[in-house]
Formats: sequence, structure tokens, C-alpha cells
Amino acid sequence: MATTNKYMNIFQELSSEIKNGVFKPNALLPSEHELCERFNTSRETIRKALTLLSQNGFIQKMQGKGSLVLDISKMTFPVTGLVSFKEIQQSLGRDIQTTVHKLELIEAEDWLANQLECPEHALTWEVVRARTIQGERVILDKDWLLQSSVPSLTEEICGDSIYAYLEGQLGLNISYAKKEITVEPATDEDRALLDLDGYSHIVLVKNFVHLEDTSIFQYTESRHRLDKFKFVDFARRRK
Amino acid sequence: MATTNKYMNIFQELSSEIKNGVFKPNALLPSEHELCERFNTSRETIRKALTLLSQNGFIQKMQGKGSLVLDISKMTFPVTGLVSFKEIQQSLGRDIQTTVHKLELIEAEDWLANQLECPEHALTWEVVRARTIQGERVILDKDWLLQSSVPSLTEEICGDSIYAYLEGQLGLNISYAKKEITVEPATDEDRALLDLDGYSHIVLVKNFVHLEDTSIFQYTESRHRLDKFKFVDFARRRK
DNA sequence: CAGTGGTCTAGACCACTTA
DNA sequence: AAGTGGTCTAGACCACTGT
Repeated sequence: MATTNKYMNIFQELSSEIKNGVFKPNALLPSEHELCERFNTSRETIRKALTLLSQNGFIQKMQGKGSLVLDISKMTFPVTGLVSFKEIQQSLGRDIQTTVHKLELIEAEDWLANQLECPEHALTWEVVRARTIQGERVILDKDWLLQSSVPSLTEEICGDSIYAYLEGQLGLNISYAKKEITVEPATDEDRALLDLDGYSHIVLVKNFVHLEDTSIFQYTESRHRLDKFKFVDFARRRK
Repeated sequence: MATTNKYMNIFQELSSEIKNGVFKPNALLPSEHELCERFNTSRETIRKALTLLSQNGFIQKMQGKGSLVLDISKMTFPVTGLVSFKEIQQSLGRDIQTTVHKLELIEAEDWLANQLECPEHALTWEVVRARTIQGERVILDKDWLLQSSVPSLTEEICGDSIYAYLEGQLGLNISYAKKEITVEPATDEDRALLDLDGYSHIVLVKNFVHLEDTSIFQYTESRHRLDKFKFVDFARRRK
């Protein structure tokens, strides 16, 4: 829970107080000066925490006035950014089953080596999983992970959350990702492993995940039935 | 060009140097200490500029090593965040025509008042525009703007860029927006005003745009033909 | 070890809001 | 005028990377 960072701790404490209604929407946070006293720290440190709150949609800072608490309930929260399928569904309190259809160590073909920006024939875990929500198989997740970063992988881990294993057990440092969302014709595999319900197309979310050394170690295709797809994004205007 | 902010100027100068190849991908930026000397400023100010570069995908900071320049060309840049249709298309060098189908001042019905979080019957500009790309009408933009924020609106402005008018002429301060992306059945209006090419569904991007006082002043539905939709997102992991 | 970035401080000055 | 947030500074100490 407690990270070593002062401003990170303050951010987490304030954000959970907002979530728990200690600070209500449309009210003002205590002033930066007051927060300095409460957390016994300097103003720049408080400001780093407030900047994080602002970037994550918790508050709106207004010069001369204060920091206004935004209404999180209106934001279908935080589905944007680097959040795994499981984290999102858990936050919605959904009931999900995962079926692992494939878990193999393969050699990367040229198209895959291209996506992963790795040498051809690099050893790669290929994982195919279907996600069942409320009795319907509506998402097909296809993952490729470089074995150089992930030495071993078991069906048990894939049935749970790969992310939790990577960050928790392996201590991999994920730093950023690029997502691409498009709509594509459904493949035979989609029709076999999903309940497509007559839809001829699927929403394809490609995800390129980078480590702190900037190398790609995971490429994911998340294939969603059209009517079960939703993406929410919160963005601040950069002047 | 030159904002009053030192760190903003440094961010813009460094980012354009990266774009122009002064700093090449996979090379390191000068150290923070060196940048302090070059820009004649303190280290925290340099670090604010570098944080912006990092958040926007230009660099990856590595403790003990330095700031690595990322390969922007791989990022289909910056389609994420609060960028208007016109800005995106211009950045891709595309050839676009806009047809204004409707431009009326109406009273907000209940569903619209709900989206805009405004009183019912509030005076609202309703704008419907079709976007033609390479000869095909593939995007239908439906905008609603509160007249209290936008007193007048002409067909000429709508044919160009509403955003440029709002920020440039009216001086409106847009601060953040929430986007929702889903897939919906095409309506009769979609079929009438777009070249749907047989597709039964469209990608719907809802956009709620907020001002600095946090009020919503614009609600937009951007309806895309399935095969002409693409969304790119760059996200950093928040630990 | 020297050099890098990561965090934190105490204070300064400015711009904006409200009364 | 007093209180708020926005910017900037000069310095400190720490953690990590390389040689």
C-alpha cells in the first residue's frame, strides 16, 4: 500500500477519500496550504499529488478559487489507460469466466516478429483465451509474450490474470502501451470460439506493451463482439 | 507561439527538435544538468518539461541513464486526447470535404438536457455535418452547443472548424473531455447522409466537452462507417 | 567512483478570485 | 486586501547506472 513516495501516498489517500465521499463532488478540497500542514510537507509535493488527481479526473483546479472535486460517478471510471481486462471487469463487479484454448511456446513468424519488434523465430508464448460474461462468450483475447521476459507460463496463471503474475511475481516493470481500436471482419476462429450472435464483424483492440527499457514484450489482440464493446477515455486539453 | 511559461516553452522547443530529427530515436537527450545550462533555468523547471515529453510519448526516462528518445513515427501521432476531427485529418494530409446538413437553434429536449447537464429547453445550437474523405461520405458529426457559451454560429464556421472558432475567436477555455466509443445500429439518418456501403452498424463516439468551470458546453456524436474508423491511444502505467 | 535521474524542501514572486 | 493556485529557484539527499 504505502509506496516510498510522499506525493504518491498523498495522491492515494486523497483519491480514496474522494471515492469514499469524505470530499463530495462540487465541493472544494482544502487549500494547498492546509494540505501542507495536514501532510506535514512542502507545497510542491502537495502540488505533485494534486496534479495526479487532476490528470486522473478527480479534481479540477481553478486559480484563485481552489480544487473542485469532480463527480466520479459520471465517469464510468478509469477504463482509460493501461488497465487489464480483469481489473476493468472487477471494478464493474462483473461475473466472468475465462477459458484457455491455447498455451504454447512458438517461434515468432515474420508478421509477429514485426509486431513485437523482435528477431524472427524468437521464442514466444502464444495464449488464446475466451471470456464469458453472463453466460455468453463475447471476448477473445490473443496474447503473445516474449519468453525472454516471461520464462514460464502455466494454464493456471492464464486462467487468472497474466498482468498480476507479470507485475507481482516476475516483477516486470511495464511502462507504457499503445492501443489501436478498429473494426474487422470476424474470422473462422472468432466464430468458433465466440457466441457471435450473427454479427459479421468484431471490434479489434491491438495492444503493444512496453517495458521500462522501451522494448515490447507483449502484443495482444482483444476481439470483442460489437454489442459488448465499450471504451471510455478521459482527456485533458494540452494548451 | 511563446507562452508565458518557461517549462512549456522548453517542452515545445525540445518536442519540435525531436520531431525535426535534431534528437534521433534511441539516442539520449542531454542530461537534465546540461539542459539547465542551455535554457538557463533550474532543474525542477527542466523536469516539468521532460515530464510533459514523457507523458506525450516523446521520451522514456531511465534512472541513472538519461532520457531516451522514442520513435514517434511508430506512434501514428497524437490521435489520442482532445484533438478535433480537422486537426487529425490535417495531420494525416487527408483531403476532406464537409457538408453542413443542419444548423439550427433549438430548445434542448429532456434527453439532450441530460447529456449536456443543462436545464430543459435551454437554447442549443444543433449542427449536423457529413465528412467526405476520398469521395466517400464516411463520418456524420452531430454537435450540440449551448448558446450561453456560443452566442452565434454560421454555416461558414461549421464548414471549417468549430474548435478553431471557439478557442481562437471566442476565447473559450476547454479543459477536459470524456469520450465513449461503442458500436450501434445505423439509423435512417445515417443511411441517408452517409455512403454506408451495406454496413448495418456504425462506430459511435460520444464526446462530452467541459470548460474550465467544469460545465459541459458541447456534446458531440461522431458516427463512423465501420471500415473507416481508427482510434489510437498512448498510455503510461501509473504504479 | 562520477554521473544520471527521483524526490523533497523553504521560500519567492506572480495572477486570479472574492469580498 | 487576503486568500487562492501557478511558476520558478537553489540546494539537498537519495537511488540507480556505468566504468
